[in-house]
Amino acid sequence: MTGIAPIPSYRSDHSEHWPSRHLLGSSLLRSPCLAKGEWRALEQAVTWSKRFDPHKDLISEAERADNLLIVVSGWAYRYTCASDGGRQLTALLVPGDIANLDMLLFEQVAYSVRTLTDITVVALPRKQALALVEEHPGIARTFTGLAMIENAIASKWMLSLGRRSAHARIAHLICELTIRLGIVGEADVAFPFPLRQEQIGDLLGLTNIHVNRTIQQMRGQGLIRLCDRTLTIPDVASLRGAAGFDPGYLNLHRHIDAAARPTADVA
Amino acid sequence: MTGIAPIPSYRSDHSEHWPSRHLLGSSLLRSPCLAKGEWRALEQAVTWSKRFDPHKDLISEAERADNLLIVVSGWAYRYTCASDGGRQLTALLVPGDIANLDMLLFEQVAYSVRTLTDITVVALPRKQALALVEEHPGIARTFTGLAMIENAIASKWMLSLGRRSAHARIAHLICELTIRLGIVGEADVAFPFPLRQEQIGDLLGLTNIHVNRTIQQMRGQGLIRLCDRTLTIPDVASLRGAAGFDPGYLNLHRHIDAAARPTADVA
DNA sequence: CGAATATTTGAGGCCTATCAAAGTGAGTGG
DNA sequence: CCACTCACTTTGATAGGCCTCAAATATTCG
Repeated sequence: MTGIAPIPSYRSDHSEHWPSRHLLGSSLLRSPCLAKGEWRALEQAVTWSKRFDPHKDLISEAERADNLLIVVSGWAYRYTCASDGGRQLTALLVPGDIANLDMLLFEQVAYSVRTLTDITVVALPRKQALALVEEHPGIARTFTGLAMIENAIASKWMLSLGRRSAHARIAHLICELTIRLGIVGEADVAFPFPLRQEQIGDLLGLTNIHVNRTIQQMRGQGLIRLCDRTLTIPDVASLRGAAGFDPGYLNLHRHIDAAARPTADVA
Repeated sequence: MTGIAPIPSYRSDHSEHWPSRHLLGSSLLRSPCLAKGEWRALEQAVTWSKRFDPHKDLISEAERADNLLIVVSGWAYRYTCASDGGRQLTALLVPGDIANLDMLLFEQVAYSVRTLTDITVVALPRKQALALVEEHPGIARTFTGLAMIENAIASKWMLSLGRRSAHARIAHLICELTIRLGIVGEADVAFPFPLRQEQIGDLLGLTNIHVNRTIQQMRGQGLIRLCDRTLTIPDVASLRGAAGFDPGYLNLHRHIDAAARPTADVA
């Protein structure tokens, strides 16, 4: 327990951006290859649903867990630490993401997962998940697809970390999030943004101090506004320009023959 | 065609490090979940095997391809470019890797793949691959596992790009490669190393000039020697120390119940 | 051998890190 | 209700790692 109080704006009363769902919410696994019956099978395999405080480790490095953890509402992140103490976020987890997908096949993971906001998470026992994967091709394909999308996102992060300026890194991160959170609109888009500047730094390979200075500049340029944990984008197009952002890589609507999957048991 | 001739030391006469195989070589898919019958099914689904020159694009961004390309011998890499022209390698492909695994499920990819050495590649049509995945759980699990291992490697790359010094980045890259190539030994390990300094830079988020200076320093410290496209590691332990390297993340022998998979049709 | 490609060297400068400290805001307890 | 604390944000000054530009040397290959 870090003892840090939850951030009010991420409680369930702000449902417009990530509506809390009872169990497996509708957009939870955004995969188009899930037949309705498969989706129900998934839902029934879940053993528990739990709330966690912000800034609390859900999974610690080298820990063995027997559950896949699916984020239903709230944010979390994966991170790893270098031997000199430096920290790097390797994934941002928003509703619908699986915190430890690779625990489906591997005994240990080389990262930790920490909550960012008040969050509710659902547990899918590994054994059940393996059984589901064996029995339902759509579920198998969904998990595989999730791993591949994670890869695509990681590739773009690598491009940011390796070759983009602090400005472009921040801009790109924000653009990515608008897509992943399903935020639409061209002007004055606003949404809750729980990341601290230090966490942004650990995500983008910068120091919190430099993040601060860069954000101030971007504010001055009218690219973003960020106060009270709310991020607003006055002009999406110019932010994308600053980021060199093209949403294609997220493969949102590009699943191969999504419609060709057997959807026999549509409820 | 870049017109650059193949590097002699990567021809088949140097089989001690990546023995060229006829079709799908033994270590091709190193997955322990492949039953022998499944492995044979994979092999039979392959349509062609082809040689390519070094420095040639196998896959171009936004190109649609209908084949998964499996590396049998030689090296290649995935890369993406930023809008300002900067380039970032996002994966290094060695024998056994699949160049475009995500084309199994997605129509387009957001990267290009370029050969690094003389290379031979095998093609697995997407349709066949999807059929195999549907029919053979072990193949499905193998592909999923490959995606997850790619993720684990990408996570470590992010840590390098974001938080490690040029020294540690180079050291870590080399340590990773020794494991992935199956190179063993503690002292005076040597193996062919086709990466140019500029490519190392594009991989590690550095300029070729800085890579050069750093490598010279590391040479001076006795950490590595690199000449004639051959890399030798005088002392593996101290290189790992400089890198903060722990091989665990590659999940080499950690597959869940590898033995529990149905191996009924063992030839 | 000559053209093209890599590696190496040098000088100068910018981006970002580091160190230090003040300002801000929310929650706590008296 | 107000001091108090803790965490986060902001500001300043300094420095260092890495980049940029430029050119010489070495290597590869036709």
